[in-house]
Amino acid sequence: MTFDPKDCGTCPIRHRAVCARCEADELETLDSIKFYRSFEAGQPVIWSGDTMDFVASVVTGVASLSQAMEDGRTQMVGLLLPSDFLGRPGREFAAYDVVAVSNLTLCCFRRKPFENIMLQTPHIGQRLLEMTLDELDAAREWMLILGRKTAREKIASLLTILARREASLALQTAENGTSFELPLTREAMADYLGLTLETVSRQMSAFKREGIVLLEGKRKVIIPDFDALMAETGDDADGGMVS
Amino acid sequence: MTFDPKDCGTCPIRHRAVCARCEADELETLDSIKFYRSFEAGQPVIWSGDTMDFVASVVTGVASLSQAMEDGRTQMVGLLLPSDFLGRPGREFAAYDVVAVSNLTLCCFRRKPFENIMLQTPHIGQRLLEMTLDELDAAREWMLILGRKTAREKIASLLTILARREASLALQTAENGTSFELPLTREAMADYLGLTLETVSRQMSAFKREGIVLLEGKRKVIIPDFDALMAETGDDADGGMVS
DNA sequence: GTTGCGCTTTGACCCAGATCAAAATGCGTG
DNA sequence: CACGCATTTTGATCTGGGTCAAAGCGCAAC
Repeated sequence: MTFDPKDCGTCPIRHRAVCARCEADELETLDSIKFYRSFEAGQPVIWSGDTMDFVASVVTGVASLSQAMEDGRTQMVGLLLPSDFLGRPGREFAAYDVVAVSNLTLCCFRRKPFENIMLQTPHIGQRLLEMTLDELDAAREWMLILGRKTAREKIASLLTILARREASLALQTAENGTSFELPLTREAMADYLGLTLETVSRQMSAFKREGIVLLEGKRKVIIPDFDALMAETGDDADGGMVS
Repeated sequence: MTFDPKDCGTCPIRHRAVCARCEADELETLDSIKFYRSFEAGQPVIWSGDTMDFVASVVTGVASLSQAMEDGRTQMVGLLLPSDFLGRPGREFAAYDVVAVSNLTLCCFRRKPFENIMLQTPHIGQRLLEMTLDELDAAREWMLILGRKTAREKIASLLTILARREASLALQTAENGTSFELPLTREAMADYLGLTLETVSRQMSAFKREGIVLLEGKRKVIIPDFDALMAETGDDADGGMVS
């Protein structure tokens, strides 16, 4: 039985994230334990160590996962865009600080019932496995960036990653270049890349000066020649795309 | 029906890794598509981009996953110890270079039949999801190390991670300190931590000089006071353990 | 034994990016 | 419009770890 998005309403956990092939009765079961939560840009969603009685799917906006050291150093370890999944079935306490990077809407499911549904519904677990494996691949690409790339290569890599992820969500690779929304502050970019915000700013200025990226307003990034940017990432031509 | 390790023979994919709760007929199906492969320390298992027609579980030894940039810089992105899983169901080409760090035995399963068995056997997929989520957590801890820690903190973190992982496999937290086998060369440690081998050597020398670690031969590491080492990681006291 | 080779250690020097500091820009609000 | 505040940019200086170079140290082979 093929899945029809029209049966799905707007919740991405059903038509995009978790349940791409599930059937009608499962959808209704999910509906009964689901609720929405919204956050403004900058607001915390949950702190590491807090009890987390839900799992969720991002509907709109961007959220970050980060880890902090007790002296204040922090490293972003996850960046969640619409349709990404938040939380771990079976885990009672949050393992990371989660912050709304932009205005954010989550579609939440109470954790215990969600776990029960997972047991009865292999599709959901299979879908979650796919998503987790994708996230693991992304984390490994990220590790290469953190461990071995120069500041310039890090910035170029982040911009190509954001361009690709937003493109897959619809935004666009227009005819005269690629453009996308940059939802991150300089500080968030630094947290993502293991740099300081000053270094991020300097490298962004360098790319602007060289015409490799153009900024329109403070949020819109235009990349006149995507290949030129890719050439700055240090990756080989295909951009490290995995199967 | 509870699972009894005695029914399992020696293959970790059955009694530890993938199939902790599977039933007799599934075990036999797995048996029919399984074979073993051995590698000597230093040998490549597979190169990124090669077709990979099997998935596998590590039986003995250590393997590394790494990513290379075309100019030769490399970053280790995975370290597989006994019972860890190698490969991705559904993926035809290897995404990483896999190398035997020490002598290595893999229990392999032909990929297509394994995928079919997964479809019929939810337990395997569920177990694989658990393992993948654990690996994702480990990758995120690793990202903090790569992005924000000093060379000294990186070395201390690596040693505590290895001590903990090997301890969970049986080796030792003896009465007079913790000790374990260090299966990595200085170069592999550097690849793991995003450092050069010279920096690794200098920091190891510093820890020896200060009595925080002792080396016995070239492979055995003794940690007289584990808390003293943990204090050097920059993590808070509980060592970043996740539920 | 000694030769050779891979791994490790140590030293001297340098530079990319951190740190510290100040100015510029943007933007919502009274 | 002017003010206040957050964010970003730019500059000057410092330093942790990289780079280059040369010994030291097993250990297997002869």
